[in-house]
Amino acid sequence: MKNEKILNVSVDCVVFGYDVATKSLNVLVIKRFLESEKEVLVDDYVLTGYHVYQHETLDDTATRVLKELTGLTNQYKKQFKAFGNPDRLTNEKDLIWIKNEEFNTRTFTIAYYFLLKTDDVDLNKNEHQAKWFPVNNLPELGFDHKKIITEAYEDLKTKCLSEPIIFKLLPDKFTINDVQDLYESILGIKIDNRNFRRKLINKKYIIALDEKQVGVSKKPAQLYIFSKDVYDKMFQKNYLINI
Amino acid sequence: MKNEKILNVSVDCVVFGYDVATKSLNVLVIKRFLESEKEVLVDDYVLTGYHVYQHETLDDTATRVLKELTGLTNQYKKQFKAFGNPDRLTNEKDLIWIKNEEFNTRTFTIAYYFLLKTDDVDLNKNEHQAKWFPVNNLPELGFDHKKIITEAYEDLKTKCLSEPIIFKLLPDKFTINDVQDLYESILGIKIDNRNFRRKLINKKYIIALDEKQVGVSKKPAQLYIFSKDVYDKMFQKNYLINI
DNA sequence: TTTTATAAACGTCATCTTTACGTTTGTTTT
DNA sequence: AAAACAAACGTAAAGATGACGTTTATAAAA
Repeated sequence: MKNEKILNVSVDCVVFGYDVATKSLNVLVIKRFLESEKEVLVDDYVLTGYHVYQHETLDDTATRVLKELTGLTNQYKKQFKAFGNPDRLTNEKDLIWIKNEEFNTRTFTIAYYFLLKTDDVDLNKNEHQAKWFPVNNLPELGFDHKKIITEAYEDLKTKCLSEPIIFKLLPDKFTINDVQDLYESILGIKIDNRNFRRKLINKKYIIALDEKQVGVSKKPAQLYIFSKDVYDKMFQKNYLINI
Repeated sequence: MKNEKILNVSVDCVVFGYDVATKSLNVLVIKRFLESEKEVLVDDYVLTGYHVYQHETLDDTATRVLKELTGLTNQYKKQFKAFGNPDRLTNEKDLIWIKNEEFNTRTFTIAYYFLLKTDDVDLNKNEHQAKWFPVNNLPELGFDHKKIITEAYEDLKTKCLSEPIIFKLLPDKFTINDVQDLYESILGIKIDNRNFRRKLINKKYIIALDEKQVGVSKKPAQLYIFSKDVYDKMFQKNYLINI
């Protein structure tokens, strides 16, 4: 950008976590936090993000941000959009949060989302006041972070229809109904269990284990795993034109 | 980015143009150009791009870049990925092209692609030495621009299967075979004409005109238009899980 | 021990979609 | 008038989907 403003490039992360027990798709956010001379201000929630370090790729930054927030590495991640409107940090409500030197700063953010299991995250292990919120019941969010989450969610909705990323949100061993519940959570729809079940069981990469649920008070369900190996081997792009 | 390097944020544009006559999907690139004190250097081709102005959104920058290159506005555009690897401009071959002050610069680019008709572009109207190349037969490209084009193309391949963006590449009036040819060009596959034809004709938003091809030396084909109105009206997200 | 409640799992039929071909039609050129 | 040929139409089998009924296995209650 050829002008007087200072540029700032950061990565913001939308962390989606699914809780198979409560069937709820959540987003991890932190309390907005500012130490001034006089006091510590805390109000809305925001996404976690950070500046891109000098020798880092954008992917590396996203990985670092997730690790610092959750302790996790090797989670599914996707860069889905860049945000950089000139006014994106200057809603009236946000002005107090902008440090003086930042008034003259143009901030771009490359947004990523992660897919993982809420159970894998220990919220006490980090210094942020991180908290899960259901994706359909988010708190007030600072800056343009509501919009960023909404766009991440839209991308997830589309992508889960054509790629087996759904399994990144589930434990290794799952039941057919777990998968159905998750699709219903993400897409906000009801699916016929008998048809869904038939469809999934017919996939060669959904493999039945010699194992059933334990500790349930009804007929225990068959457990399955998703085999990425089988999926990759049999995978051939199907060019189904569906417009 | 909290470090000494100067930051630079630009938008690069991959302009896809389809030529219905030759059935070829092309990319518009320009000669790489540098005026030094002694001489004018020209070698490889590169994508067009420019810095993001102070009061501009990223979308505005992309629109401006396209207009400056082609004179066109209101073309289909999509932001598909940000590129920002620390080494993305410093291949050995590229070093000569980096101005002195840029050695200490970290450059991010937000990449867009456009869909339009080659016929709509008058290449003589701009100062660049712009040239169309078939997407499967690109010239040597500077920086990481080959990679950027490849990723744009991948996105287009996926997206044309689930959204009617194909019609952005065709003239308003087209034949069924035009559409088939275009899908075959983009996807690099052969499609059965009889099945494809039936499928397309059954779509309510593909509307037959009272008009046929003229000036062809065989049976002239029926002309159709795509009705965005009908498409939007009847559109309801079909949640076909196709994993 | 038997019964009951209930989620899991299986089954069926009609309809729509896709795949793989063969056939006819309409226009221009010979 | 005939030939050439792309455009356009047709058909049957296989596969996928949608809608819905039935059976089964388990834990908890009686």
